[in-house]
Amino acid sequence: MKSKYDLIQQDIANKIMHHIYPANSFLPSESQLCDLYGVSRETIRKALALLLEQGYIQKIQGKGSIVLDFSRFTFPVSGIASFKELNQSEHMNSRTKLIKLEDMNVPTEVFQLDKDNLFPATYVERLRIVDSEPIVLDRDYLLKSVVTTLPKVAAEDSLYEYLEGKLGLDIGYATKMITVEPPTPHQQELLHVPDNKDVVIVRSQTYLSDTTLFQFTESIHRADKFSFSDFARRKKVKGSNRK
Amino acid sequence: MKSKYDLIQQDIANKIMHHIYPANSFLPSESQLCDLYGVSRETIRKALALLLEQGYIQKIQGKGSIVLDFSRFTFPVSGIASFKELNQSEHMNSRTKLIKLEDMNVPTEVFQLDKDNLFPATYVERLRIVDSEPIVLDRDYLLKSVVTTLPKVAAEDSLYEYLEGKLGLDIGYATKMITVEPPTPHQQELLHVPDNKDVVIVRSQTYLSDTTLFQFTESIHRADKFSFSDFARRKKVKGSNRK
DNA sequence: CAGTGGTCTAGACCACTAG
DNA sequence: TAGTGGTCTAGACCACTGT
Repeated sequence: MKSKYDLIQQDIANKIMHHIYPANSFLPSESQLCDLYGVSRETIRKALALLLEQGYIQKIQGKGSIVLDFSRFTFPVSGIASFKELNQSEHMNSRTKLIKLEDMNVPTEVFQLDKDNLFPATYVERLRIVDSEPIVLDRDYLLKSVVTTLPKVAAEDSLYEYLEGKLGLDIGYATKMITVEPPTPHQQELLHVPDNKDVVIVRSQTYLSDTTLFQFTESIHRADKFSFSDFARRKKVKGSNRK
Repeated sequence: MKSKYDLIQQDIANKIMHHIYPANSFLPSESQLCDLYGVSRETIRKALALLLEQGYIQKIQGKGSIVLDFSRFTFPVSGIASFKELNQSEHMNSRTKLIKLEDMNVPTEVFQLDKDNLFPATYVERLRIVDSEPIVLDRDYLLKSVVTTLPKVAAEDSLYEYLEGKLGLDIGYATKMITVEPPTPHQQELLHVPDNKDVVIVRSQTYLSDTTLFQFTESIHRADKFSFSDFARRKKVKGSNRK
């Protein structure tokens, strides 16, 4: 059940990644692409809009669409992707160790929640190990209101695979906040953090496509192993256009 | 020179921010919005697509578009916005101190550049001070090939205001990478970083809309003052759809 | 079933770039 | 001037949600 513009977008993205459309060259014009794929222009434009957003191309009015040359290096740590998905696309030698799996309310202070409003949840604590080095400690709170039970095997494998695949949940969007803080003794030990060194904490709240809040997460990263890449387009600030 | 869907997007965003469309309520349906603004449905859909991308709304097929309630808290540190723009929208008591302004090649090691390919540039070093506390040290390299001269006043005020306003440059997009590293003695002193504490470094390369590379930047943040917020939508990983 | 959003079309007109 | 991308339309059909 894929739309035409989705398939076209994937096809062009593949051709860019395989250098069939080389970096710094122009894509065929929109009307040429219409003929190529046998679709109308607005459909082509939807595909190109996706490629633009993802940093594959840059459009220049009156000239054409240029292939940019870095989207394959700077893999998107922004966006919502699971650890397992990242691993597979980066073929790293990694594994996950389940530390804890129990019922617990979401801690109100950490996520700045109303103290009177409790969220019963399943708490999962997992250590991510790459090349025998502990890199990330993931602390997930899955709300009981959405996820009633969580099998141990699912927690050990991929949470998202279970949630999307087995439970059929449709994950929509998330808010994230990145800060740098001193680790707790527990975290310091698990991650082998040197004394007096801070850790990077990514806190997020994840929602389903129907806007139901269902997950709180704290990802504690060793600072020396942390890296976050992003591609951003300039947004004109409201009212600053004098044209 | 604004398009209809741009104006409609701004109008709806305003109504959301002023709670005329309250959080967790539905927007008028697309056909109602067509009548309201007197435009065709695809035009309305383009406006709604922008609101969706920016986290103002969530669309649910068969039901409607729900107003989300956090887009006004989590102001976008992602995206490309200048320090001055951020300040104005957050009304902070802040100022900028110009530390250095001189000609220099972009340092090849720091930005992982080819050693034989030199980029002559204007180097600007500025300290950002909020409530008399040094928060960020910005190190900008503006390529001579694009920006031939940089007046001292422009460096002291807003770089982007000068580049976009005075020079008429059209800034397109940027790549960013966030890491955590030990500060240099110079940085430690300027930012009042305690001994053995790391700093957060945001390195970026900025391009014009015509894909010309024109700026390298290092932003050195005091770790205890650093915070990065983001809104992200779930991207299905290629090939993982079994529907 | 009626109402919603999701996809797609064929064609129009405009703005910009280049020879 | 021809070719490019940017905007917009009116209408069609589909998929999904609720009653």
